[in-house]
Amino acid sequence: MTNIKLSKSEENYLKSIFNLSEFGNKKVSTNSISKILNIEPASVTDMIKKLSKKKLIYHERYKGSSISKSGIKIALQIIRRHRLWEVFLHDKLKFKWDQIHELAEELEHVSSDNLIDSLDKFLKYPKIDPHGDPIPNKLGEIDFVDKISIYDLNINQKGIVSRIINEDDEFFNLLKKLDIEIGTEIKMIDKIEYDDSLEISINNKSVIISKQIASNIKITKI
Amino acid sequence: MTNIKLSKSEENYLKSIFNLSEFGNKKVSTNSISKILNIEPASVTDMIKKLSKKKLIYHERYKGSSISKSGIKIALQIIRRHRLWEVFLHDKLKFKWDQIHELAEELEHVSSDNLIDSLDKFLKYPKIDPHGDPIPNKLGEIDFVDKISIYDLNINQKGIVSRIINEDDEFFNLLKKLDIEIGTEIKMIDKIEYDDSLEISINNKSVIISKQIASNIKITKI
DNA sequence: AAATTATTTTAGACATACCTAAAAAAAGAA
DNA sequence: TTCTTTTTTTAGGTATGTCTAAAATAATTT
Repeated sequence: MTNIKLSKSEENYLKSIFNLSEFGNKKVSTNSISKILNIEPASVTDMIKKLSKKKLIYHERYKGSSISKSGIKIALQIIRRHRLWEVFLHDKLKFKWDQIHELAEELEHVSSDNLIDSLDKFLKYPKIDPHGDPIPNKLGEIDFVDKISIYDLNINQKGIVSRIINEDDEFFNLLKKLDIEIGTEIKMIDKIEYDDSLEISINNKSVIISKQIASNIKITKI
Repeated sequence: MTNIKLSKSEENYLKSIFNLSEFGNKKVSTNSISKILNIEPASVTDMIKKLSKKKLIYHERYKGSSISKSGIKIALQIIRRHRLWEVFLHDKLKFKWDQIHELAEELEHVSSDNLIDSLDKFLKYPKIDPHGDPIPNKLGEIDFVDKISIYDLNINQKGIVSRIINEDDEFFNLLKKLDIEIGTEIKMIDKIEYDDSLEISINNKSVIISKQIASNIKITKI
């Protein structure tokens, strides 16, 4: 395995391209990368050329980019590093949700396999990060779990909260008040058509959550 | 406190200049910085100009550099970050001596006061790093302890191992075999003039250590 | 004190990773 | 289908942090 050492920038581009490509299945436009990274399209084109030369992505002029096998492999390692640091920051250093992402963005670029594997061990090989996102293992393998919208639960059906999308702290505090966190079991009581809010039961207590809240929570059926 | 955000390079230079200046007391030559950082003197001159403009060091053409008050303050924070990460890597992730320095070199540049203070708390506010070097607190204050050479102990006098200089792992393993680590109490038994080796007692067992080993161990008298 | 050697600085280059402005190509609308 | 708009690329520029070669200064030797 020829381990090419990538710069912080290259890593950030690769990660963004991977994320935009939905696991390597979609072509990614120069513009979309530009928007996500907040970098001008012209600069994105430069970097696309660089990553293409390294065979981490494929690119056809004016037609968009797709990520290569080796690109995916590296992207998964970057994501692994990011999510493991998030677990560390959240579980060990007691950081709040809205702070861990930014810090992990920095820490993820300190790339030593040794460091990450030791961190993984120290954290007892976590499978998900504090947002419920899966953590790739050393080999880049991910435990896929079918995550559905809370709306897909039928009345009286149960699910487990498995992903919380929004990252700001206010939202986090709101969920805390509602006793909702990753792993919480919820049961659908009623769907209120009027405003798309939902009545659900958490620990046998019934609460009503707005469409806004519901759309930021994913679950797995049980 | 105007917190100027320094680049990784600027931080590395500042740290080196601080270390070479012996706590800000000595002028530092361009050449010495060049050697420590493995960067050509011409490049060092460039950076010296940059740091001078930021008032982190003072510099007189052809005469060397000295570090300013604010430079010292920042250098101490970088050293704090470095040593706290070393404690984390050694105590929590179980890294060996010869690996922690290199990794901490990278981690020290992820600079968020919040992160470092949380790490400090998580590690229970350690006073020394795994080599026995003191860790500056949040304010940059250091617990000074009088560290002397093992040779300065008179026969039958006792001391506590407080600093181990050499960083390679072979040396570390040797010390482990001898039951010597930071905090170990040793007693001088005899000084062997012939080859400058020393007979010392550790946990009531007497061993002979070579000049080479002895010169890499510092102690505090008790 | 002059000559030699060592150190430090200047001058000019280069790679990285950005930028803006303008040109080229593709996509969408009339 | 032609015109207009949007997207993408090219061309040329900038700051950072490095380099080499040569010039300036300081230190050391004779």
